[in-house]
Amino acid sequence: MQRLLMNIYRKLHQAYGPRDWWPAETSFEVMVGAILTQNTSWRNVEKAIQKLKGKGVLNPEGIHHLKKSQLAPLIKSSGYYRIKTDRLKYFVDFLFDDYCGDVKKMGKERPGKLREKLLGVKGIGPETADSILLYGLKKPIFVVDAYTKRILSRHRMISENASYEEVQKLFMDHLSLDEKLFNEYHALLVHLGKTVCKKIPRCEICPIRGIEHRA
DNA sequence: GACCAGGCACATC
DNA sequence: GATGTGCATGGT
Repeated sequence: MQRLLMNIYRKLHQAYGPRDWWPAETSFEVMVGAILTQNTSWRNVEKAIQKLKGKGVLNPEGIHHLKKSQLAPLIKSSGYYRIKTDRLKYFVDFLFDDYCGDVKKMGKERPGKLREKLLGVKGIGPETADSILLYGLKKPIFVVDAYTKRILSRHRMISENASYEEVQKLFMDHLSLDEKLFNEYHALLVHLGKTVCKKIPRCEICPIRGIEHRA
């Protein structure tokens, strides 16, 4: 399985090159983006990010001091904006309660412990927590999302209804716990999902087509 | 107008 | 533990 996973990685990397993820200027921006992009296209999230930046509030203090009624219109473009307003607030409250609003302090927490704590914050599920850990704080945690599951399931590497933890375990049990590898790998899977897989039936041009049978 | 997009919480069985 | 539903905008 390790060989298979690395073969797929190499194929994707050859085909698409480094993806340079996550597109953000700060760790905090990654975290906000991770919440805003829940079941939402990144394009819609970008608009919200730009608005937050424009108002100068894309930082812990900024979000913390905004009223919900001020925050909501800024993130409207990202959809589910009432819920996401609450979720951003819950997250920032947690950041202040446990780490004095300091992202660096949060980064010093043991990753396993922090993951548990993040999952305890309302509005943060496994994918959002892991995105915060991997892309925000550079911890070696593999992020699983809809694309990851779809691709692996189509290539018969997992069952269609595999759980999040199950898919994550597949990567983390068989690859070295390398933050850079996990970062690039997941980003490549998303790119593949957004491009080739989106244009079914065009599996014949998929860069990883066929390799699963050689493993 | 239907369908989808880098999920999650909550109710119900 | 599995399944169903609400949440909402903007692009195709």
